Amino acid sequence: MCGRLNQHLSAADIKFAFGTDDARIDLLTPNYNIPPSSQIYGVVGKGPRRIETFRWGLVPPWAKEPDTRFSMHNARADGVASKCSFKAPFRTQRILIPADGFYEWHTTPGGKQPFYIYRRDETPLAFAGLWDFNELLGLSSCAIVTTDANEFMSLVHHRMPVVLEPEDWDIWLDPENDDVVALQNFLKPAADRVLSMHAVHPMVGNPRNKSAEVVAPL
DNA sequence: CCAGACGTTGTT
DNA sequence: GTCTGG
DNA sequence: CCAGACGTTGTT
DNA sequence: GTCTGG
Repeated sequence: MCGRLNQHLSAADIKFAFGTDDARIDLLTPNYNIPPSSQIYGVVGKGPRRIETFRWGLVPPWAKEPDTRFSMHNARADGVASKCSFKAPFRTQRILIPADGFYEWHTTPGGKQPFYIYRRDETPLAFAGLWDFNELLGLSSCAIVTTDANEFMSLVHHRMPVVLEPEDWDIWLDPENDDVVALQNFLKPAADRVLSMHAVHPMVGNPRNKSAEVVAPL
């Protein structure tokens, strides 16, 4: 994980689910099939929370070009406190990335079967993320934190994104909070009952296919 | 000290 | 095989 | 993440 | 900018 998202929800949906203090009109086109390097919505700040847009794939401040070599769409939970590219963002630039769901490809000797994964309670997911800003490029970008799969997810994959529950959101988003030891304790696999999944058509593999058909159960 | 990397995924 | 584009 | 390209020249 | 490797 986690390399493909359904972030179809609107700015108004995000405002409803995350209590963002932001009534701006939609900045992005709803899309059921979003690959890395796309612009996506993120939620930042604490009282008030705000909606911002970010390139999915963190480009650090020292990168001199819009170069994909230094574009990281995932950040391992066990490395956020120590890795060069993540250490500073983990201390002061944490973000929630709202999503309707995400995709995993279950690889077997016979081939790959994509699955669509979403919350069982059908509320939006809130991924733990990190963001940074590159002044030279004028680019805000973000990464999704990953961890080991829980038992449920391990049916299809051995990694999963970190999903935060509403009671954790303020602590995660508080830019004043620099207790990295406590913060790292949030970066655990979700409880097994939180998520649900179903197989979907392989057409989701092509990110040009971005209509609702890609989430339809097979 | 300077030079060079800076990341994850999956697969073998 | 590996990189780029979506 | 997967899909698809992977290249240059000259001509319109 | 900051960390790791030499």
